[in-house]
Amino acid sequence: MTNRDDRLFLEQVGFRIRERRLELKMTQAGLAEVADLHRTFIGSVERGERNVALLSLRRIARALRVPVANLLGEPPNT
Amino acid sequence: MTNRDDRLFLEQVGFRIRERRLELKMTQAGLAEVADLHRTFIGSVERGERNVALLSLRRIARALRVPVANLLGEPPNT
DNA sequence: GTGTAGACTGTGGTCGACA
DNA sequence: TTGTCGACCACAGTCTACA
Repeated sequence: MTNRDDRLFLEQVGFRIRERRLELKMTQAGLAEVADLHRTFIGSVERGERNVALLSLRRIARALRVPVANLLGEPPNT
Repeated sequence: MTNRDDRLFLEQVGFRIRERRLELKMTQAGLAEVADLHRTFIGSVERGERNVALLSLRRIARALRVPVANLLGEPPNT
C-alpha cells in the first residue's frame, strides 16, 4: 500500500497543484499562507509524497481558486 | 478547524457515498470489503465524521465505480 | 525559492464487541 | 445491517534549521 499506482496518482495531483500555483505566480510559502498550511507540507504534496486529506486539499484548491475536482486529473463526467 | 463549513462539506461527501452505495445495493460491509477499508470506517465517512484521505477516497470511489469528482458535489468547471 | 531532515502532536484508519 | 465505544498504530501536518 502506497503502491506504484497510488504514488503516480498523488504525483499527478501534486503536479497540477504546482502548475496552477505557478500560473498564479505564487510561491510555495505564499500558497501555504493563503491555504493556512505549512510551507514544507505544500512542497511535499506537490512532490506527491503526501496522502493529503480531503479538507487540506480543499483548502489548497480554494487558495488556487479552482474546484477540487480540477486537481484530480480525472476525465470530466456525469 | 473542523468548523461548520468543513463539517457540512464532509457530510455532503458522505451522503453522496451512501447514495451511490445504496444505488448499487451494497452494504457498508460489502463496500468496505471491495474498497479494502474497514466497515466502521466506511460508516463514519458516510456520516461525515472523518476527514478522509485522498487515497482512501479514491478506493471508495473505485469500489462505487464513479470518479472521485462525483463524490465532491462541486459545480462542473473549466 | 525550494528540498530535506528530524522531532513532535493530532487524527486517519483498524479491529473486536455489543446494542 | 448499522452505530458506537474503546484501544491501538501509522501517518498527516507542524515547525525549526540548513543547504
